[in-house]
Amino acid sequence: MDNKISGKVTSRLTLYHSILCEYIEDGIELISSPQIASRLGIDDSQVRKDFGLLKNVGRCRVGYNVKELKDKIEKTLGFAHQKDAFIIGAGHLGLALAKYDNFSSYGLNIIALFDNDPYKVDMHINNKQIFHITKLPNLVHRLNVDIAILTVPKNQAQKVADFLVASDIKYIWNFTPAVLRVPDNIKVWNENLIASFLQFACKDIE
Amino acid sequence: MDNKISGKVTSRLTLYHSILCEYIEDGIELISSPQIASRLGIDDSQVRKDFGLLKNVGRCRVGYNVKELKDKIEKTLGFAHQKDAFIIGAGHLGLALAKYDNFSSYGLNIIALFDNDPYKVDMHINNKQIFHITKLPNLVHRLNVDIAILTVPKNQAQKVADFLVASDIKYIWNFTPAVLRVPDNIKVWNENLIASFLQFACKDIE
DNA sequence: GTCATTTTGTTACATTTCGTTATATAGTTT
DNA sequence: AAACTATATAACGAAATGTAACAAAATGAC
Repeated sequence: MDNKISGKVTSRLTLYHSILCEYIEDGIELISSPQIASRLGIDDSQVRKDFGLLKNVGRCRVGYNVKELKDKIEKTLGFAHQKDAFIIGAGHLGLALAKYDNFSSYGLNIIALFDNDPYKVDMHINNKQIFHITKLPNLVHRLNVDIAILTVPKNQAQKVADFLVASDIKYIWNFTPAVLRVPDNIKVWNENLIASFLQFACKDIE
Repeated sequence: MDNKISGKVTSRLTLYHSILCEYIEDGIELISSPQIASRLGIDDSQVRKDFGLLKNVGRCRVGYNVKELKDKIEKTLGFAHQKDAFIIGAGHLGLALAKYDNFSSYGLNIIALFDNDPYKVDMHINNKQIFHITKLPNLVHRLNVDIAILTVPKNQAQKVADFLVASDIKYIWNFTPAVLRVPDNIKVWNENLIASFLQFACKDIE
């Protein structure tokens, strides 16, 4: 990506996007920054500032064209640039992510799942096949996939990560609580649910 | 919470904690900031600075006592202060979270699950019962639970959230992509997987 | 046509946060 | 005692955050 957008802005952009989708469903064509701001409980000038990162699409005294704005957000966040990924671990979390249809509209294509449980192999979930983990290296190369979504139990995480690296996976979206050791050229993105909960809990509860 | 700790620090503290757990499993009693830093690929003085938020427990030229440090992190992040919660939606994601044993050791007790599917009612997952959603208001009051983890499909999210609010739930950990409308006195914490993926994708891929 | 109003787009600003660097201190080892 | 390693704290500059301010533009009222 050429333009570097911070995490907080990215997060807000997805929220704007979600609101825009609602407006489209309701057949509303225009939206203003104060409307969005009050919906999210934030400052309206912040909304406009965020939109400044896209392209100027608003019209004074009128607001923004909902569809146009939605397109700009999608383009900026790269929804169009589809990326293929495998889910490693067909437990509940893996299956939940596989069923999460939304991903594909945001640029993430789940191609298949992998597990070491022979009972699960060859099952299909949401039109995606579950393969035995031993099939991974072959499919990585044949389908040219370099993103893995890791949803195995914690105590297997490192072992599986090593296998992913050996299979030429380059990016790991890590849903396990394990702190993975990987070579420098492999990128790991930790989905830290515990930390997320603690922020939630510490900030707001008691 | 009296001490306000930023999200990034909280996140790092959980990573330190995870590493400390490894050391305990391996029976190692001492750890130094450079060790932790190199494990995570960050600066060692940052590690010490983070630890400064706890209490000074390190000994020069020796390092930190692993167990002591782990306790301090747990106390600071409030692991000891157990919080009870219900999971709303017994789909794959709800079940995955219910099976996620780690939560309880980090202060989050999942008490039960709720769903509107009669077929799922009365099943148990990880010793937690699935109740019909109509039982929620009663159980909220009887068990004094005010945290709900929302894992229902997006198109039901708002309707269910309204029901949670009417049932006296005060905190909602929202795993759906919906932007919820709730009264001011209700706290919502959005687990924005899409935004998380986009940060991952934008920063590192291509 | 004029004027008031609303909304955008941009700039400015004050605050906070971030991660590193630097420094002094303390404990271990040789 | 000297050298080394590790901690604790202060200082620093860079970056990011959210808010406020303001001019320009476009609409609608009169």
